[in-house]
Amino acid sequence: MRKRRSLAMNLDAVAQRAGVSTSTVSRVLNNLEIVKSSTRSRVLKAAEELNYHPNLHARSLARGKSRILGIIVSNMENPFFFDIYRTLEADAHAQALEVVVANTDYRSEQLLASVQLMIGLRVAGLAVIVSEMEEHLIQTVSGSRIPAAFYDVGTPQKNITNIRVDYRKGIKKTVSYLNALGHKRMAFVGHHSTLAPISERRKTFLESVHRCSPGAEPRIFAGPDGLDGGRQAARELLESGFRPTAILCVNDFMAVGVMRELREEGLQIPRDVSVTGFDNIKLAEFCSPSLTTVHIPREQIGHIIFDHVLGNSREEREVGREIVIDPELVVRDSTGVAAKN
Amino acid sequence: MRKRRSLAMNLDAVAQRAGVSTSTVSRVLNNLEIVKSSTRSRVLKAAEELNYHPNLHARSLARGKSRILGIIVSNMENPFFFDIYRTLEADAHAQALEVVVANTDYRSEQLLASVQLMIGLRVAGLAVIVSEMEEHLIQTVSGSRIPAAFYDVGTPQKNITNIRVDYRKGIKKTVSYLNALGHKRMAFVGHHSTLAPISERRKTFLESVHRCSPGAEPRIFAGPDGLDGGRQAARELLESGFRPTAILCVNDFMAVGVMRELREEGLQIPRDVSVTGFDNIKLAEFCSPSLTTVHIPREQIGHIIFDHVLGNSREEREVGREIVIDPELVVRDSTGVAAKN
DNA sequence: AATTTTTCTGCAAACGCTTGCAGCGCAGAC
DNA sequence: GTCTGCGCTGCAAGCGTTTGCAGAAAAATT
Repeated sequence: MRKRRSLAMNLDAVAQRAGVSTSTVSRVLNNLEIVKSSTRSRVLKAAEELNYHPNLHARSLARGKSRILGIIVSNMENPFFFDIYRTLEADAHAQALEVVVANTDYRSEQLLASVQLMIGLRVAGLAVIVSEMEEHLIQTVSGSRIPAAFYDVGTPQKNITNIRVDYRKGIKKTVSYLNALGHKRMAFVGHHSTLAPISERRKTFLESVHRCSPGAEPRIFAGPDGLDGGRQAARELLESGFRPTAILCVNDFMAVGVMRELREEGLQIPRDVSVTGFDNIKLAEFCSPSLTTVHIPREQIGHIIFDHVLGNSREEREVGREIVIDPELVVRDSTGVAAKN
Repeated sequence: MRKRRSLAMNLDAVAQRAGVSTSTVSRVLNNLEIVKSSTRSRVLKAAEELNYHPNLHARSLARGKSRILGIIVSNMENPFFFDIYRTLEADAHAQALEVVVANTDYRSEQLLASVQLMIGLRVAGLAVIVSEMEEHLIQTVSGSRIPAAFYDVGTPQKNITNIRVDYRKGIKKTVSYLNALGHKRMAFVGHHSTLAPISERRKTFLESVHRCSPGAEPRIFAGPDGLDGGRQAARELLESGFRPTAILCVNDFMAVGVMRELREEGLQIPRDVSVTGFDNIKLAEFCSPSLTTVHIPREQIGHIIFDHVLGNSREEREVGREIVIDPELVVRDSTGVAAKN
């Protein structure tokens, strides 16, 4: 690979056309104010005419770091993740940072690939919003020295902030609300990744039901995260013969799928069966009937993550803490007093 | 900046630890099979121990190109865009390509920034799925020589393939279907960006209505793309006093918002008013009532885009064509015979 | 054993940019 | 006229890879 005279557009081409050195062009393009304004405009003109676009890889390499915020989520299709992403993106753009998102689809090998990608990109900061993560991978991120924030997984480290939502509290509120309405036979619909032994929502559900009505026999069902998954879980539930008066869903997205299937089977909500979700996504308000759910402040979470990872004031960017968020119950039309039968 | 002995992890560190040169390390990491297997494992061990991750910027720079597929969409929140993105991502990952997405939010300055980003990243291919694009920007992409595919905007160029959906046909099918059910007073709900003079769906709507029922007075309403936007447009529609028997929406996402508002106002669907969408997103099947809509084969579109931009067989990757897709009407429960009043 | 062939490895240039430092030209001070 | 200071600009090293080429080591051939 000797003397390959590049035909690609680069600083040199612009420099030649403007009759200056590459250093000067670089300074102009980076808005360094030390360039004489006549030179400056000559350079800008040349760049314009050549339709020049700086090579960001070269730039990152030279600078030793990139101006990119990395985001890893489990399922962008679920509005819960999208909302956090949206907030992060807005915050990032406000500081002229670019954003790279990766979707793991709940697959751990994809999570691994995504983490490698982010480290390889030498992102300026990393937000990881996934359901589960192996300790090994957490250590990899930790060892990369990239300021990071994890949502709901792992524990704080020197360069990692941890954000958790107090799911216990959310589930407890829901169960005791339903209990007050007379519900005894309840079911929980989760998605596969919440079936792992450590799943907090599921565990808390069982505990809460046991405490509220010792005689009850709560049941658990699951499908993949999504509208279809909810529907599928509901079908299994119905086919099992179990007839709960209330169904708690792990999130709103699946709850919409659950409601669809119940409706299909001629069950009225909430007359025959009450349904609750979790997250309070926009859709919860727009489906029919509108969904009783637990609000998780996704915007707030997004802002917190951003500030802790890339915030510009020193005290904001105190990576390495744990932050817990309290959820609130939002009552709408999908829940009512328990059917009597 | 003289002799800054880098403390960052790089090929050199791995090379030293393994007692080989950087070239060898590079070859091992790129799976070049010419390395002796004993050396190979020494290198892998060293890399592992040092928790080494190759710097992708340096790699792209050295290779002269990146293995990244760039995707630009108007609104990732709208499942229509997400579905195309998902397909593209899957195809890309299948070929070990990474994906970078950018969301323009229908803002043209954001579109500009996104295009610059993609060019700056020297992406291997670019998919642009946005509603509108200035000729100038199209030329910029064209001039970048990056193989690209545009959905529904611009015309084919040497390095740009164009994919269009025959919206006229879709709208016509819808209007004549509604007409057959006796609907005369119809409204169209669009989003702001479809209000541009060239908006095909809106124009075809007007034409079709005029042809089917010359005496009718079709009306147009709009809000931002999204659930809220649909709802807002429906509110304006109702407040205007206009009482259509059918409402055609520019897409399913907005239709769900429209239905929500109609329900709120005590109108029954489809008894009092019929509603149709466009796209046939998953949600159309899950909302209540399920939505009559026009199916756009998003997966197919995703695959076509990918193949034309980065497909590996020569004949697949024939950039620079125009491809037109035919949509189908899907009848569900949100439409019925026109109310008599 | 000498020679040829085949493997494998290392050298060093190149990718396109940033940036510390040195230097140039010119205005004002002496 | 010489010197100082200042405002701009250019030189060249360095960022972490890849890769053509050449050379060393090992294997095969004679």
